[in-house]
Order: sequence, then C-alpha cells, then structure tokens
Amino acid sequence: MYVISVVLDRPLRQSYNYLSTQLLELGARVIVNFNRQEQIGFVTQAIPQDEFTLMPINKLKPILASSTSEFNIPADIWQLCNFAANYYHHPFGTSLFCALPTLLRKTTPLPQQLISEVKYYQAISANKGKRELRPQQQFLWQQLEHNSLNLPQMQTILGENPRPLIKRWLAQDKLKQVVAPQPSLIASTTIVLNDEQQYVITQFSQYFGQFHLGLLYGITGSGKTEIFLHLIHQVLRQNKQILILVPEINLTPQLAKRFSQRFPHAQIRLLNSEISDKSRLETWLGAKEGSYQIILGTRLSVFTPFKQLGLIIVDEEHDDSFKQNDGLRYHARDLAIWRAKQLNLPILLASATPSIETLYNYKRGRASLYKLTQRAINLAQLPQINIINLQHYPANHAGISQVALDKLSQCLQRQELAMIFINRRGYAPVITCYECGWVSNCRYCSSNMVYHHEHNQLKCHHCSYQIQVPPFCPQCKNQYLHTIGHGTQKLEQFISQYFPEAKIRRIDRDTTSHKQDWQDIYQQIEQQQLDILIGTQMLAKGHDFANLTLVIGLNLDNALFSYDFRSTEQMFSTLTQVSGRAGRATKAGEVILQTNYPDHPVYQFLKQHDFNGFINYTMYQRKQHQLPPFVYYALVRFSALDEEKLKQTMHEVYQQAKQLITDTSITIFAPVPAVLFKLHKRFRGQILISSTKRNLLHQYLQQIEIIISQINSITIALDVDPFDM
DNA sequence: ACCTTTGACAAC
DNA sequence: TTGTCAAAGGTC
Repeated sequence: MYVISVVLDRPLRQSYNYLSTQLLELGARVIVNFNRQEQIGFVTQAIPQDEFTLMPINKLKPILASSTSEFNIPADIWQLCNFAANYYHHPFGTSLFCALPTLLRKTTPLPQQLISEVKYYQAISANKGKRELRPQQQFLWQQLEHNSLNLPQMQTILGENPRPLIKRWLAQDKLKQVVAPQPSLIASTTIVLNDEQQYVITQFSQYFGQFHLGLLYGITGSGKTEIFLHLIHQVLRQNKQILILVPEINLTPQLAKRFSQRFPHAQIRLLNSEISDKSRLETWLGAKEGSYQIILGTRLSVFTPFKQLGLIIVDEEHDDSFKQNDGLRYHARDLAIWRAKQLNLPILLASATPSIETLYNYKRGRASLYKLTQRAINLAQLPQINIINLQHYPANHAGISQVALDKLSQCLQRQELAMIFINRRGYAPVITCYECGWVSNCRYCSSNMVYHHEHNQLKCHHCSYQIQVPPFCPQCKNQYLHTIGHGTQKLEQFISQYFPEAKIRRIDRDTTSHKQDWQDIYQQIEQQQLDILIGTQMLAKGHDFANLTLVIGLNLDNALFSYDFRSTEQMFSTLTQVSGRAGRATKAGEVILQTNYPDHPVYQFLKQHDFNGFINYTMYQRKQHQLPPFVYYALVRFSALDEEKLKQTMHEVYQQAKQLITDTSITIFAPVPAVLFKLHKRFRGQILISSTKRNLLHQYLQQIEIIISQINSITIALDVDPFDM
C-alpha cells in the first residue's frame, strides 16, 4: 500500500493523504472522497505506507479511481502553476485547477475518443465548376486544389462550419477524402521581406533553443505578422511547437486564417473562452502529445502543456486583457516569460506601443529590442494627425465638431471609408431631472444607468441590471427627463440624419457581440457597402479595413484625468492603433482628435507620432510619482454585502498588517473605497501595499496571506501587480 | 415548539 | 470551497 498526497480544487493550503494499492505518478488525476463529496485531485506525492507517520493509516480513505497517464499534468505545467500560486499569493490547489480545461476538473466521466481521427479532403481537379461560390468558398476551393485539408483547417479558412459544403461537394464528386496529408510544412512564401524584417528574423533566430526575451517594436503596418510567420516556419521545420498569445477573441479568426493559409499542413488550434469544453480538452491533450503544432489563444493558453515547445509569441503585449482579474490574478505575458525561461526557449513580445514594464526590462538589459520603423508597404504613409481644439471649434449636441463633420463629408465624396471612435456605448451615459437633480443611478452599483434608445431602457454597464425608462422623474414626478453626454447610439442617430445617404454601421457590444458579426462587417467593407463605422474601442483592436482613410476620435479626454495611472498609456496605445488603421494601403490617411486640452503632452506626442517621446515622458512621470515599474505594488481587495462590515474588516486587517512591517522599503496605505465602491450589490474597498524591493514585498504578502486566511466573514483577495486600481 | 439565519470550524 | 453544528433571533 502507498500513501498518496493529492491537491484539490479548494482554497486550502495543504494537500490531503489517501491510500492506494498502486504507486501513482506525480501529476496523476484521481478521484477521491473529500468531506463526503467526490472530488478530482492531482497527486503531489506518493510514498510507501510505512514511511507515513503523520496520522494512523486507518484514518485515510482510499483513492477511488485514477485516470490514465495521458491526463497527468506534466511537470513543467505543475511548476508554472506553483510559481504563479507563489507569485500571486493564491492557494496552489485553485491555481492548478484554473489552469486546466473544465472537463478535467469535474468528476463526470471524460468523453471517449477525444482526438477524433482527422479526415482530410482534397479537390478532384477535373471537376472544376465553381459557380455560385462566395469568395471565402472560392478561396477554400483553390486551397483544396493544391493541398489536402482537414475539417478544422477548412473551418478557419471558411469562417463557418464547412460540413454542409463538404457534404455537397462529396455528393457532386468534386471532393474526395484522402488518408493522410502530404507531409510538408513548407510555407508557400512569395512575400519579399524588407531589410529590417530580414534583419530581425536573422538576429532573433540565433536564439532558438535558449532563453531569449525579444521585444518586437514595430509601428502599425510594419509587418509584424510576417515576422511571426517566418519564425514559426523555422520552428515548424525543427518539429517543434509554437504558442501565440493574443489579447482578444475578435482578432483570432483573422490571424488564424493567415496562419492556416501559410501553413496548410500544420495543425493550428484556437483557444479562448468561446471554445467548447470538449474542444478545449482536445486541444490540451493534442498539444501535450505533440499532434498540434500551433496554439493560438488568449491568456488562458499560457497554461497549455506542450510536448516540444519551441517558441512563444505574445502579440500586442501591452494589452490589458492579458491580466486576469479574478481567481488567480495572473498576467499571461509575465507567466509566458517565466515559462520561456524555464523551458529555455525564445519569447517574442510584439507591439506598436510596448508597455512601460517591457520597455523598462529592455532598459535594464533584460530584453533585446527589435525595431521595425518602415511600413512594410512602401507606399503606405503614416496618417496625418490633427488635434481639434474644442474651445475654438465647439462640439454640437451630438458631441461632434463641424470640422470633423466637414472632413466626413469630404471622405464620403471620395467614396472612402471613415471611422468614428467614441468609447462609450448606449445613447447617453446618464439621464437626469433638471427640476430636482435626480440622476439614473444603478440600484446595485455606484454608477449611472446608461440610456439605451432602442428599447427605451436604462442599463447598468457594470452589473447589467436594466429597467424601462420611467415616464416621469421617480423623485419629483416631473415629466421631462434629460440625457447628458453622448454614446454610440446618439452619434449614430445624428450622423444618419446629417448624412442620410451614407451607409452606417454601429459597432459596439450591443450590435457586435458574435464572431459572425465581424465576418459580416468584413464582407460588407470588402464589397464597399459601408461608408461610416461608428464604434467603441472594439474597433481599435487589430482590425484591418481596406479603404479606410479617415479616423475621428471623440470624447477622449476622460482618460487624462483617471485614477488609474495606466489610463493615459492605454489611451495613447488605443489611439495609435486606431490611427494605424487609417491609410494602410496606398491611400494616405487622416486622423482627427477632438479635445478640450490640445496642449496635453499625450496629444502632442500622438501628433508627432513620437512614441519615444511619450515613453520618456511617462517613465519620468512614473519615476517621479513612485509608480510601477519603479516600485512594486500589491492590492488587498475586499468585498462584502454589508458596508459596515467591510469598513470594519478593512480597518482590522490594516491595523494588523501595519504591525508586521519590519522594513522601511514597505509602505502600506490606509484602506480606501474602490473606484466603483458598490458593484453588483457588493461594497468594495482596497488596501495598497508598495515596496521598492520585490522579495521583501513577497515576504510581507505571505504574512498578509495568513491574516486574511483567518477572516471568513467577507471576501478578500490579493492582487499582485494590479491593473485596475 | 419550530424555523431561519449566522458564525465558527473541519476536511485525509 | 463545502458542509455541519450550535447559538441566536424571530414566528406561530
């Protein structure tokens, strides 16, 4: 008999011991009875029963079942989770489980035949009739004429379920099923790289097989993706795998399509929260066993096990969405770097506006800089950025200035695409009563209910509570209520009245929440069925629109005065990205930014396309104000249904924590309410801890962890290197 | 007498 | 985190 220690999906510090007749491997998946419930556990230790002295053997329960070794957690993932748990001060058990596909966490039997036999299809070239095919289908057909493709590959190319089409083609004898693909990973490259790109690839690929942190800094349109493709190609030829982390789901299909076109015989898998549980498990297994070469996914993919990982790429490394904001509050980019170091492989962080943290790493010699300064297409120029001073050119009732409207009208006449960027969805952010001063506050949050025109509703964007707009003021019964401020809906309404002929598409979470919506938009743009796009920052991220020559940014100033010290950088990077959309092809682009503070440095740097200047300015600011990365931050986050209890507990923790400070490099700030004090019926507050020394901060946080683990009455979480403050 | 809520505590 | 238990507070 053996005594097996297992970790469970519980925020408990220790592992628990069970009896087994078999000697189980570390990382093995088992089912045990814990506290009268069947639970999944993973083996941390296995020793012969006579070496076990902690408690009498007869007190131990047996291991009920164990999975086959294909479901074992590999050692490197184990270590990664262990590191994450320590670094982010989160219990190891829950950290480990959050890194796993849901199906592995549950006791329900695992689906059989997970990696289904991959069927490949090939065109029968004699049979060519391709009438009535949509462009995507035509493209797919062309691919099938040259290569055999499997279902997932066809799906990424087509952007929809290929099964009906395959069925039709098979029935028409246009397609045949083939056994295996042609064993070739060679890319069909016709793209000529410029000197800069070539240089980056030559330099970076020297570091294959060893740890190397590279920062690929390239302006929008400088051909970063092409660099990825070349590096991936080299790694594929070494028979190794590639992990690519991307910020959001929206841009995955586009990028995936480019990859699968270039490497038709590599197995590419997408990983994000929209992927089904079964498919996620399949990806996990397939990557672990080496049958998938490229994993392209959002932050959670950093925990994917690999057989032979050769390269990690983090695209848009500055993006906030790499930070997880509940449970294990990890930063996927930072974990990816750690993982690369652990596995001795190169990692490439790419961005047009790298984060201060990464640039600081470069300045300290921890990262190498790879620069792309030219636009890949020579003709494409950087757009001209014009700052509109709202003091001189006031905005109308819809929040847009006459100058911007005139530019729009010119753009319409040229029959080119324009984009208006306004980072606020809904019609107006708040409605109010002028008589008594009532404002539309949310019942459950300390925020305003946004007026949505479509169903005459008020919606809270934080907790999604919604009600019909009251017919009169709930407070003083006055029947006239007024909207304040502007959102995408109001702008859309105004623009469609102002330009009745123009074809307008609004793009925000209310109109564009599904993958299919983006497909439709792209198609409409390709066929020039749209003149003006109006949208939130959804528009900014990673999308390429041909024929776009005018970008207008409204309502930008909020970010300048935010509590969050990162908000100006975020704004800078969003605007740089938005601007980068303009004039990508052969046409020059123009960007119009409306502001009340035209002299603010952010706008001046933007106007000059001076990212360096902006970075120097920001670094200086951060150093002056003792902000990261010059000091290290951690937040203790509190939340409770009861306001009094929250305040009281925060005070207690603060008093206790203050006593424990032993070094002057550690500062603890008094408890403060969170920016959104009330969210979803819960009151929230936080205590900030900062230190100039990382290791001392960690030691201190360990003690804090003990304090808060003793408090059960309210929810408390630690957040190391927090993002939203 | 009976029911619901709340806090403390253990789990192998 | 889940589940149990006992004490506290309220209701019929």
